[in-house]
Amino acid sequence: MDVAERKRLSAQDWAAAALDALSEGGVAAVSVEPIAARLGTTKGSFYWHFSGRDALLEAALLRWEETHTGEVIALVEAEPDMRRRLRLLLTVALGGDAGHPGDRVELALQPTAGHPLVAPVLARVTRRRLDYITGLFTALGFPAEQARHRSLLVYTAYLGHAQLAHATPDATPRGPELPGYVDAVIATLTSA
Amino acid sequence: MDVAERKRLSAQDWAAAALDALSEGGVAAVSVEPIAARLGTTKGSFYWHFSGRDALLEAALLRWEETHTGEVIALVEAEPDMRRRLRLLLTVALGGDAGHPGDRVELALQPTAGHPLVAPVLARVTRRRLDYITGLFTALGFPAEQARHRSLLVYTAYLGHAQLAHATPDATPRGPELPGYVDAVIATLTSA
DNA sequence: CGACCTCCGTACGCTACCGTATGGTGAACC
DNA sequence: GGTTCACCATACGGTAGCGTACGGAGGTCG
Repeated sequence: MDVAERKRLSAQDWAAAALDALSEGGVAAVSVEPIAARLGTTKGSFYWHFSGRDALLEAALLRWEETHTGEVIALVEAEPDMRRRLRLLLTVALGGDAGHPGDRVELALQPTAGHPLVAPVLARVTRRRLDYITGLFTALGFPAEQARHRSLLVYTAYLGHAQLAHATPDATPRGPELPGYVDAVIATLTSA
Repeated sequence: MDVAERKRLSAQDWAAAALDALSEGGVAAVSVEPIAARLGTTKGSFYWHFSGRDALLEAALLRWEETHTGEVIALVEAEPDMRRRLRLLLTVALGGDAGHPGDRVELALQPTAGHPLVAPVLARVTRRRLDYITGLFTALGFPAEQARHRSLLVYTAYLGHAQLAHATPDATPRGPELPGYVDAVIATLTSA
């Protein structure tokens, strides 16, 4: 455990712990006292750094948006060939929780998508990702509407895949089966 | 409101109300006292019909599985032509909450997919739907592995679409845009 | 009509969590 | 080495929900 670390905490430490809790138990799990216990401190610390529970939730959401959103995009940008870039993107995206732990946050946010603090963050992240994928298909030579349709299909498939991998992992291809599935998806999605 | 109805309640009434709450607020919303208030009664009634909160959650889950699972399958079975059947299925599935309100339950279940009461129900429903769609692609002439891959792609796209439609409705095609998108998806998915 | 059984209302204790108040501690700085 | 201030612990009151205890209302049947 983290017994040796007895240093003072910052607002960022609290936000990080809140994001952990969020990814595991959803918005409801962003609760002050349990997180304080997990950090080995008390509420006294928390109410010094934050005004209240909502401020903590907001900080966790912003941290997620800033940290985990551009992560995958930056990774695949390193690949110059467009077709290989799409393949890399799908491999990472469909690879499951191991390859991209931030996915869990997205799922955890779902039931409270209408929450006034959650909704705008979710909308921004979605828009950014969809735009990026649409650009990918456009670069592959598809006309605008085709690109929008196919990017929507990929992105929804990604979302559903994450959901399925979390709920019933047996139903999703893993390990040695994954490349074959990714190939099949790419073949289907890039067919004229 | 339902002021006129002052009859006695059954366990089924409680289960139905619990399912409503579940679809709106997730597992956490299946709470005795708020539901009692919504039913215009008190906990005294509840603890007569059920042993506790878990029993209510279980009843709501079973009710969902039994009522809403075979609904869409039965609907599309009425269409004999396989290609049109797939089109009907996608139109209903991607049509949003209006066409298939039971979808919301699936989303609401997601963050607690690991819950001992939730997991088995979710697994059964998933298996049943995937098997059905796989059969559809097999009937369309695709070999076994192709059918499995494409059914998985459709089903994950459906799940993600429901998620997206709920979280950021602006990002999904609705109304007059829907048929065009469905056509595009079908064209992509049934291309050799 | 009266005994009984089913179903429900009310009151109670318990736990978890939020937010506030207030005193304490340690490091930095003079 | 004392003072100050950022940071934390503790104690408190308040609310929401779970589960229990028990009494009361209304049908039902002898």
